Amino acid sequence: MKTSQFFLNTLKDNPSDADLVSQRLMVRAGLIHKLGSGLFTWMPLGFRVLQKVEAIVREEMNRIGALQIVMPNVQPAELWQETGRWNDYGTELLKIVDRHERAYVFAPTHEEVITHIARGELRSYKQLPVCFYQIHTKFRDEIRPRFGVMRAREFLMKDAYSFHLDNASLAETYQKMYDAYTRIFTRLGLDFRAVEADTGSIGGAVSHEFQVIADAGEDALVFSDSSNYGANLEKAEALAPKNSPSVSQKTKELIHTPGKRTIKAVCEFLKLPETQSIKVLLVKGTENDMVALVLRGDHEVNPIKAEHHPLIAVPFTFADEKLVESKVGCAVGYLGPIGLTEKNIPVIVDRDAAVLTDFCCGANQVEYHLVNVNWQRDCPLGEVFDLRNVVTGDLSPDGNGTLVIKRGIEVGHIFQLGNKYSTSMNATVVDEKGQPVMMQMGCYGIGVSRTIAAAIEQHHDEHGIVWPTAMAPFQIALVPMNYHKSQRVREATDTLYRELQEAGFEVLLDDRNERAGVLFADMDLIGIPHRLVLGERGLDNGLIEYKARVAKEVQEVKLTDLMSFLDTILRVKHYIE
RNA sequence: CGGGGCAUAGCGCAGCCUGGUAGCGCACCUGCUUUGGGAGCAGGGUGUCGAGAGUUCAAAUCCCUCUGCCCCGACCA
Repeated sequence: MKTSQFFLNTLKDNPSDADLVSQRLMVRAGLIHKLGSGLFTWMPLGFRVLQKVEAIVREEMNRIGALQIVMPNVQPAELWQETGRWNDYGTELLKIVDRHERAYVFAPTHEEVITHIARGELRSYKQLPVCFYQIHTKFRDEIRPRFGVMRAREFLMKDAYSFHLDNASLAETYQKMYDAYTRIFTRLGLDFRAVEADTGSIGGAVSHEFQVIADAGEDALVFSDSSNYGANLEKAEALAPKNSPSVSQKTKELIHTPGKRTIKAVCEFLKLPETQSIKVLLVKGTENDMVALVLRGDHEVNPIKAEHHPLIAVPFTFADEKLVESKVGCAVGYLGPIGLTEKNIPVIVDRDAAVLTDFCCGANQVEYHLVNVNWQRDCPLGEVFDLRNVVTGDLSPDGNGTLVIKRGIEVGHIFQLGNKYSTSMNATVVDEKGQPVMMQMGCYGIGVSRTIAAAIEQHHDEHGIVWPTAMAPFQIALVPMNYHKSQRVREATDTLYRELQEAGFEVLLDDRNERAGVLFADMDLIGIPHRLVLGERGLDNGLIEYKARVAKEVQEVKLTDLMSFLDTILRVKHYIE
């Protein structure tokens, strides 16, 4: 490809509305063009990158036997009413009406349609397991689209759905997907980790997220510093404390703490470490109007974990403050665990709060706190449950090492769905005995467009994008000096351009009549991994200049050795199982 | 949805307070010079000042309504 025949539209200025490096660079390099909030056109250069990622995803899906299809994005409302998601999905679901006033959705995901297909097309256990996938746009009416294609409303996704007779088969395909995802992100050249994830409202037992490690990531990830343990913050556990409270030698004491409503203020006032305090959160319950959650003062509640407790209402919601005051008799800020059970407020205690001795807490009395409080002696313990977010330095739940927290960008997510959709949509096959069996399902997504933004977050420098080889829109930038003035250079360049193309390299010849600086700057900005510069000086000596985008220094290569040189550094590295 | 802000050339912005010729930088087009890291000179404006209604002799500017976009927060697979 020659730049004169391509559409290279680079900008010097940063777009005013870009918050992330990747977003700025994608606009400046001319990869994308914004149409509206969360809506983007992929311009020719960006589309080439998109196709690179798609091709790798497709290869790896095909390798594990998944079958590509394309499903409609406009889907009848009836299917969504059948699973209940017409109402449950919330405002992210874009509903549309056609000229006959019939209701449709613009699909944010395709479980309904694929399950509809499966119940119609799959009849016998002999057809199972089977896995379909598509690479297609989705629309989610995000409350706040941001970060360019990272959190867009319309975006490109690979979604796969598998169908099984039993859970063992589902687990087998799930593992194949896990391995395929690992190969995909490895081939793409990304620094990523698979972490355990909460399955949330989608249900099912097992789920992993594939996360690209980047400071700009929206997700907090937890890893052990000395084992393979990894989970997102919602899911991550710490090792439960093994000790139990020691026997107290101190007497409980009521202390006047005027205006001290926060843990920080109370502990400073009492000259106690926050680790020696507890806090009480009152939240809405399922059976009671409120439930008390007790955590150590320095810890933070994890709403997702709390929602797993049957007494705690979903979604996690704090109890109304007025109700708290009328029922407990004091304002939030002076709450403590003593006497709550008697007021018909169940008490659920985090594991780390349950092992404290001589702690301080609110007295359930305005402007008073208690010190040297002890479980059992002063207050029944209540149920012990894991309620908190882990923090850096906690012990890894597998007993190996301590936990560290990093940021990540979620680029893939795999679920063992089980029979949630097959049940609500009655998708069965007959087994060996001719009996109908509800199919088990898995679903597996990759955010294709988001992956590209994630790659840039991870691979850029002050000059622009530094594409991992597998994603680059072109492999080689051929930059001639004085192409339009020097016939020698032009002829040598054109010859080399042909040879490179014939050798199978994707080469971008920058034949624009611009100054060298412009050519260099643009080739750096758009991140082509390898650059060849041909000028009269070099031709005199039979040399060409090579520079890797990642390298600081250039090197001279003999023109006669060029092909074998390129062959060595550019040899396509096929992933080896 | 709550709070805040913005909307003027393809992009980034000034002009608005105090009403009176539509501006700047980049980009773009023409010519000359230049040519190994975002060149210089000269010329060129490609605009429904987001939309509608209003005040006024006169509105980018003042008033009202609407729309779009951005930021913070809450929401969410």
